[in-house]
Amino acid sequence: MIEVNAPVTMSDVARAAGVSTATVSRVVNGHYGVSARTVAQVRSAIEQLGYESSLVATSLRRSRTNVLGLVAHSFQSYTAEVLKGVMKALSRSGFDLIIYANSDLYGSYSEGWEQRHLTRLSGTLTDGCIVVTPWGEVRSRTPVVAIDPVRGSTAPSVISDNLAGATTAVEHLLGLGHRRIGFIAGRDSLASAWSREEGYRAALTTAGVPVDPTLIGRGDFNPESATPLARVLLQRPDPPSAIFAASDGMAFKVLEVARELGFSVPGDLSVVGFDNIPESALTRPGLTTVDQSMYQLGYEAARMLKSLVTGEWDEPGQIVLPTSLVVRDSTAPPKSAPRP
Amino acid sequence: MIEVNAPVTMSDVARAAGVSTATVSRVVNGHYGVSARTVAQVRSAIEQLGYESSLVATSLRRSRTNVLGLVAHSFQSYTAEVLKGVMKALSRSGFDLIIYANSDLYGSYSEGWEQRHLTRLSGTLTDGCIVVTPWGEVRSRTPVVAIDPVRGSTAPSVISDNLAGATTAVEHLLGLGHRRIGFIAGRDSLASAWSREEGYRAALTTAGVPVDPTLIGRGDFNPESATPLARVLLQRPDPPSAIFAASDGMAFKVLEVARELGFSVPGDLSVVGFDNIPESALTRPGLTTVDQSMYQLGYEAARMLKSLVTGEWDEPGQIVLPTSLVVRDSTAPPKSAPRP
DNA sequence: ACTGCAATCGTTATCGGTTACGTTTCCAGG
DNA sequence: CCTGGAAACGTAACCGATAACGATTGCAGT
Repeated sequence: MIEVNAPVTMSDVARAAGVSTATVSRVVNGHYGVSARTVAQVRSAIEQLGYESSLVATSLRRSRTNVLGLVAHSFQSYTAEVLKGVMKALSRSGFDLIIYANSDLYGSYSEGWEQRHLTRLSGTLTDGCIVVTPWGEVRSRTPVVAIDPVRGSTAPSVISDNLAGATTAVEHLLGLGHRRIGFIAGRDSLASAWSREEGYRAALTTAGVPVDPTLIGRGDFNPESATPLARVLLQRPDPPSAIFAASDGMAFKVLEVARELGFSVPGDLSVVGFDNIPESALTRPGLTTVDQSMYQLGYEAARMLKSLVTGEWDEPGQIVLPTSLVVRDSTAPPKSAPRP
Repeated sequence: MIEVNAPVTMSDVARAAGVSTATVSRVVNGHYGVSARTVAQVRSAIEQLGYESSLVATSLRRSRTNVLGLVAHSFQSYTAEVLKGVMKALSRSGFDLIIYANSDLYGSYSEGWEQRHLTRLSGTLTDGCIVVTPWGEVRSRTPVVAIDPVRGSTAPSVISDNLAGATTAVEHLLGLGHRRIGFIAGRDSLASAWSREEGYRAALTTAGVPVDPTLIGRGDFNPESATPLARVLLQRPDPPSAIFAASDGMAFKVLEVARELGFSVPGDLSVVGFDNIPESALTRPGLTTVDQSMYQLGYEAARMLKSLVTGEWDEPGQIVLPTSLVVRDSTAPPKSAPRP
């Protein structure tokens, strides 16, 4: 009814109800020490003015806000899937979620983004945070759970069984008869990248295939980083018959380069990815990849964070989730299979 | 080096640099009136202590924060796609993004969620907000852009051409020979739901097929809402030969019910959805649906909000994006096609 | 009537920054 | 030497809310 364009604050309510802001605060927070009559008056004033407490002001003064935070570098399919899991875990838990994402994706600003965002939020706004694929260790006043933490981190985290996943992927290629298998690695500060490379090496070694360092390209999980690496691998006089990329995004770039250079997939080249993002099933050919449930990663991370915040912490500090191979159309026996 | 676990505040920096907090603030914000020597001292203190300004405290005092907000009710594929577009539009724009999502998905709390979230954020935290599929009109101190606004809203918004999309979808079914076409509507407070129903009616009328009200089920875009409606339609003695659902999520539930009741799709029943969420291509059979670029919706909404915030507003208040029909495997001619 | 204890409510310090305003310093010009 | 004014910096009010604390009131017990 009333022309309200300015935000209505607690003192507006107090004035309207004829009480002090302290009383309004008590009513809002359901604290003890307010008569029923006053409560009714304040409630009615709140209703009438359409008052809603300012998250900012509240969090500045209070220690607990019942809001959890999530910081992510960019916002691609991976993060989106994680988010769904996080929201599921938080559903009806009393915790709201704030996601902070910065817009300056690349460039110098990015260095240390997670610490920057974390400090901004965890100053007061959130009771705890989830950090997705950080670049380094972070410190924070409030609990932090990392999804896909940095290598060697002992902080609470959730991660997929990358070693097993990568091993299975390469074993699949070996089983098809491939012997020259290229690898495009991820950002090596991440534990996941490290494990995936380990899996690659382990599978080869177990099969008695020597690891050829020149078949390993060093990417950073960013799709774009894979393009020049794939080009180098495929323009060799003796290109590999298969390439295992440490992420689906990079695998797609391998497919792109292969198409460019006239390789047919899976005829001339088999490609395996890692992640199983939704797009992997849509491309032609469908991408053979290692499924890690990003949804589950988010779900578990949120559960862990919740229990850290409420202090009912009783699980191991690091949760490892299983992976599984999804065979689609991008892999096949090599043309010159040793033993068909 | 130093054991810092407590958050480092501006006064910590001030103490370390031997100046007042006012001076630190001036240095941080690059204001005039600080000698080069002092600037250097403060900078060094900031560096050493790892100080990062608190978003909360800053926003409380300041009007401009360079942070845009997005509030969404739940967090499914639709929202995730929108988010990717938003992030793209904001990339390197100087604006960061805060997403606020509440965890109480259903129940009485939900009523008016968008206003609640908006007030909490827009109090001070954000310079403007995007609201995804609101339940009602919202008021805010700062600019608001709605994605898929409520019916009759004249506020800035971005929406798909739902009328054309729905019309095309039903024309597709008519073209296959279907005459008894069921419809499962969306939440009717939304402009999109309204237009999709209009498209359904218009296509039928144009083709000279009378609209049978008993073939229309009233859902709310929530997948679960479609289950009982589909059951009713398909358990009739004279079930429709095709069902057009106003969202993919609801269409999936139709497929589920159809399977339950022994209908083969598309043999006994054709199904068309709306949205073209990523999952639609993955299901068996692939879902024929109307593609609306949720990515584009997000992208345009963010662009619009940016220009509203910076005051360079010069575009129409409502942006309408095109839709297109994606034919997959869930539609076919009816068994008893009038004229094959 | 006086004391003691709850219940109720207002006052005020505080959170971490920003900024209007006042004060000090310093140097140029008269 | 004195004055004026700008530059540099500190002081304190303020943003909106919370909570420790103090003040007031009502009422039972003596």
